Amino acid sequence: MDGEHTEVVRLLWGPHPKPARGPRPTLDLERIARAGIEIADSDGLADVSMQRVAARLGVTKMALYRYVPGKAELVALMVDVAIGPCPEARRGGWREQLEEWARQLFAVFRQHSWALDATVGPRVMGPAELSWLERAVSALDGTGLSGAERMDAAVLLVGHVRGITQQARAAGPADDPEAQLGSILGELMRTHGERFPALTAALVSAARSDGQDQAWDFGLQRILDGLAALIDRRAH
Amino acid sequence: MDGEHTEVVRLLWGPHPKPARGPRPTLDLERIARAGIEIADSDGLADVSMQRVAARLGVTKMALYRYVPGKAELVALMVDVAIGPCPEARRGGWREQLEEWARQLFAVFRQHSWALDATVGPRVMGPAELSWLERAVSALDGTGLSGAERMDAAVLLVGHVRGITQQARAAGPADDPEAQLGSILGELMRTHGERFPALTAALVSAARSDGQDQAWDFGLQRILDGLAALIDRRAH
DNA sequence: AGAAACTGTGTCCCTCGGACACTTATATTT
DNA sequence: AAATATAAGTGTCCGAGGGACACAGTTTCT
Repeated sequence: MDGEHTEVVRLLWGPHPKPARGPRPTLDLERIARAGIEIADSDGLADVSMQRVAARLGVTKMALYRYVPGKAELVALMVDVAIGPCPEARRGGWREQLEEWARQLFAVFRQHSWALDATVGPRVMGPAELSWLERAVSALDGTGLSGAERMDAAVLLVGHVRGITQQARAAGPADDPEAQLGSILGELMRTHGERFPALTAALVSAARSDGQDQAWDFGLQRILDGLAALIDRRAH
Repeated sequence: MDGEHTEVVRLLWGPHPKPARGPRPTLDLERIARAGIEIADSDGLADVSMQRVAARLGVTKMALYRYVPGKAELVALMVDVAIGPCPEARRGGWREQLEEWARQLFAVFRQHSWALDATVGPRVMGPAELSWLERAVSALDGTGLSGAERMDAAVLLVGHVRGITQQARAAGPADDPEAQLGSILGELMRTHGERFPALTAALVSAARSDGQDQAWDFGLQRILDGLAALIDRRAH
């Protein structure tokens, strides 16, 4: 019934029974994932082909299929390895903990922004990804929020991390200051501005702020404020 | 300098000079986009190939290239058509307006959840997409927020819409209640639960809420609360 | 030693996006 | 009315990518 999921679950969660007989493997999942991640980091997810990953490892394309059931599963593995396990929390209130957590997650996503492409759509989460969720939820223990609410809050923050990551990536690698979203959006505003008066006004007034960091902090603080309001209301 | 963008900009924003000579076209951009959208709606974006779109229109694959420079541009067009122009705002305070706006946007994304796949990564927004942004920003006019902040707020809400859309889609089309995210996540918890104590606890306590709608409202209200807090603080 | 299990390779096939030449239809020009 | 330029849809071809499969070489167990 969950037939197709079983393969990726096995790949991400194990077990990985190691063979008793036969030649010893020249590769392992870790190395394969890393190879894919390196390609994705430098050239984007679209450039990750079985060919290129194999070439980087000095093997043939088909050799990879001894380790990985297919490309989709390889990408899922890449994501979990790239995200990595969540670092331990420092002590502090829920707000400090969540804020630190969000910043750390944002840093990871910014470094591997291709992970966005690989995490749209239904999928199975790996252990690393779950460890991040775990820490966010546990940071909210004792706040009076229900289990569902703690989960929802974590999901809300993840959504913001993803949103800003996407924006940051759209703005380009920052070494190309003119060909950025701002300039192309500005171009459109110059041509069709009369159709978007509020947007035009907002963009003019926003022209000289460092967009990304600003947007990140703004959203993060609004979410945390919103959570604080709820928690306080409950605790009154 | 912006060489590659120019094609999709022309496609989305015009102008579309109509030819004076030659046979009259059997198709138009609207019909092509609709055909692609129908395929994507029913079978997902991955099943949208030039072949299938053309077949649905009763033409050859190559005929489409008379209207559209390439597949990427076709998808961009599909997105803008599928999203459609933002409906007019009803009267009300900024909060009511934004809430209505977010619900309307969510409805659109839920209906065309493949749009998520097509809107990761750098891209040029079309007129319809911009019209949504316009209304969100204009709803915040007169709140005392700066232009950048109004934009950031809109982006924050879009992020939440996208996040929940993704979750809703991961949970399946709701006619398959057992093979859902909940059950597969539950399966993992049953096997590796000891590694995720807070998550396990939260899931147990969340077991019998209707996840999606709950998560949607929760996040939306938190964001709006956070915005309200800021606006009030500024206005005091 | 032989069998069993496993690894990496080479070959093949399908699908997809796209280039290009070609035929046919329309509107302008002579 | 005839010639011509322009544009629409088709058919053919190519390269890249994912993956199936049979095969040869290697290691361990009996």
